[in-house]
Amino acid sequence: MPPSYNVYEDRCPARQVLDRLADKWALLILARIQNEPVRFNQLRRDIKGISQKVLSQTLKKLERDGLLSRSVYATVPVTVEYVLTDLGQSLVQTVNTFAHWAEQHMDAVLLSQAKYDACAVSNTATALNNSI
Amino acid sequence: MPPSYNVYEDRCPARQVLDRLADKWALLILARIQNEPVRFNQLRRDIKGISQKVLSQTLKKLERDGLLSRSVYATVPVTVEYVLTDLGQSLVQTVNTFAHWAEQHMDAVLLSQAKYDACAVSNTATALNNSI
DNA sequence: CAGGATCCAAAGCGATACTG
DNA sequence: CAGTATCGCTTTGGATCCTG
Repeated sequence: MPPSYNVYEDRCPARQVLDRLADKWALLILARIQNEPVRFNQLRRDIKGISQKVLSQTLKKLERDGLLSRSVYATVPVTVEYVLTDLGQSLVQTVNTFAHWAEQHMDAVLLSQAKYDACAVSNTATALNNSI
Repeated sequence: MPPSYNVYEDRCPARQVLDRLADKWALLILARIQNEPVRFNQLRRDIKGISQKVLSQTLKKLERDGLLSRSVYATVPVTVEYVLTDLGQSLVQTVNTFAHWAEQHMDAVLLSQAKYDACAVSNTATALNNSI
């Protein structure tokens, strides 16, 4: 069933929400946190390739959006845990479906890319850059 | 059900696919095309705010990934139609679910943002920038 | 441990002009 | 109509250093 509203409109709040979630790190973070509270440096280690700066920024956005909550414990040194809120929980199923699609169909995608590049190479060199 | 593979790994192909789809324009384009063939300038008009350059780039990526196909008809002037492939069809359900979530929960998100900003304003001016 | 602040390079994007 | 090409600017992001 297609959406019942016009998400294509510039000012649509739903689109703003969508824009926010259409972020590779945000989805990975939500997926990682889903089952258990996770600490900052644990996320940093687990989500390979994310920098400390971007992790921090993304966590702050997700907290602002109400998708996860940040809890500080007065240990020494301090302990900070991130957990999904109910709102975040309501989204994580869809995120998993997304990830699952990626797993199931990545072979088809990679094959398609290879075919596309094979054709394009014979025409211009531009396609080579796309494939890198 | 959480994903059965490790999407957090840097080299995981599924993650590369996920990264590609985690793009606000890509999702909107897939959602717009789902039911019918759409022409270039029609997409340009419908998806408010997208530039011609980015639309072109994103369409090319989606075609390369095998999610949509591009058909050229030798009319004068030329007619180009974009349609979802079967692969694209298999994804669009999830995209719709995503958009649907955004519609249903955007109020909660906006409320959370307002609360977050209201607290942060009393502390620093940085939060003001985040809210704009 | 959990970040904030800063600097700098790279990517992204809009605007514009041009093509078949 | 459906794009490509180029030019600057803006934004992003990584790397590094620093703090409670």
